[in-house]
Parts: sequence; C-alpha cells; structure tokens
Amino acid sequence: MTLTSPLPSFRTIYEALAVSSPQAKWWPAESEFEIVIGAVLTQNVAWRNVEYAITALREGGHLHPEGILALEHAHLAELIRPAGYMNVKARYLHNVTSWFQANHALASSLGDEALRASLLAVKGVGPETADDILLYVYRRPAFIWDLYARRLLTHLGFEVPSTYEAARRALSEHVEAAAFSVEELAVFHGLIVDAGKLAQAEGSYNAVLESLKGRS
DNA sequence: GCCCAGGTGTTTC
DNA sequence: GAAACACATGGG
Repeated sequence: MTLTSPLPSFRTIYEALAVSSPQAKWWPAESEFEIVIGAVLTQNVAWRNVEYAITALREGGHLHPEGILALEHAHLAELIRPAGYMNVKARYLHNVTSWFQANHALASSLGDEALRASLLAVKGVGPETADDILLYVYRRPAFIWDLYARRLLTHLGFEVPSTYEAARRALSEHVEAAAFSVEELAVFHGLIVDAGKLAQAEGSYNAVLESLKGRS
C-alpha cells in the first residue's frame, strides 16, 4: 500500500505522526556525554542492547569522559559486550570521547557544517551518528535519515536512495521547505522510529498511511 | 535455527 | 563511486 500522488509535505507527515503518538522529548539520556556514547553504541543494534551496556558503564562509574578514557580496551569491550561489535565499538568510544574532551567546549563557536565535518573526522562517527549528536547534543538542525525514515518515506511514495548520505542529498530540500524548529526535528526522529516499530509490530504502515489520508 | 536491530570502515571491483 | 564484507549480541 502506497500513497497516490501528490507526495505529502514533511510538515504534513510530522503532524500526522504527532497526532497518533504524542510524546515530548526523545533521546533518553542523563547527560550530553551519555548521548554521544549512546549514539555510537546504537549503531546497527536494538536500543535494548544499548541500555544494558550503558547501565554497565554507569554502575561501574565510567560514564564520563575521563572514565571511558581510563579503561583498558579489553575492559571497555567487556562492559559494552551486550551492544554488539564490542571490539569495534570500544575503539569508536575511545575515539569519540577524545573528540568530546577536545572539542565540546568549542562546539558553540563552530557553524553547523563545520561541526558536522569535525564529527565525521572521528573514526566510528558516520553520517547518522554525527547527525544524532548534532541534533540531540548541540541542538543543531538535522534530520535523521536512518533506516526507519527511509523506509517510511518509501512507503509514502518518495523515491529514496538506499544509503544515508544519498537520501540526505536527494531529499533535504523537503526538510528545509517545512522550516522545522530544532525541537520539532528532535521530536520528529522519535516519532518516525516509534511509527516504524509500530508498523513492524503490525506488519504494515497502514496506521500511518490512514492518519495521513485525512490531511492531504 | 534464522533474521533483524536507531551503522561504519575497509576492501575490491 | 558502489557493492561486498567484517564486525557481535540479544530478542522475537
């Protein structure tokens, strides 16, 4: 089931999702640094698994930059084991933590693109992780073109390139046209992920498509 | 047992 | 450039 033309505006999509599952904030974390850690740990892994790893780090008293950097690779890897790719992610966490220590205080002096480029230079921070951090830590405007977003847009009839950056390049104009506030963008990503999980549980995006029908 | 989950880096055409 | 592959675990 796909929507017939014309394609809905992103503003319309946002409003339709907001009605069906009203919720305020989204990225669950107790600190900015925890968002950074979570953004890396959640790569290609269910959030539930990330929670186990973050809990282990918190209970060990390691959930701050100095704490992460003080851990030996093998120890850190063991603590984050539930989040998968433990050896790879242990290295990524070290990299991004070093970046955080060196750049967090200066971030406000950088423009959005410069800050994104700085994040992308870290090994372990790809386009999605960078946008997560830009949006949820630094409150910069960013749309998260993750798997859920691309899947939803495809169901809505958009021609969506298969990779993150290609989708971003091809469809950013739709985001800009909607003139979202940062707060709206932050909520939007959460709404899209929740809608995706719901669609998955129900076996289809029908609920979302139905809610869009009444809004042209 | 099989497939997927809020990707990224490296290698190889 | 893009495609193929490695990276690892927990839940349905």
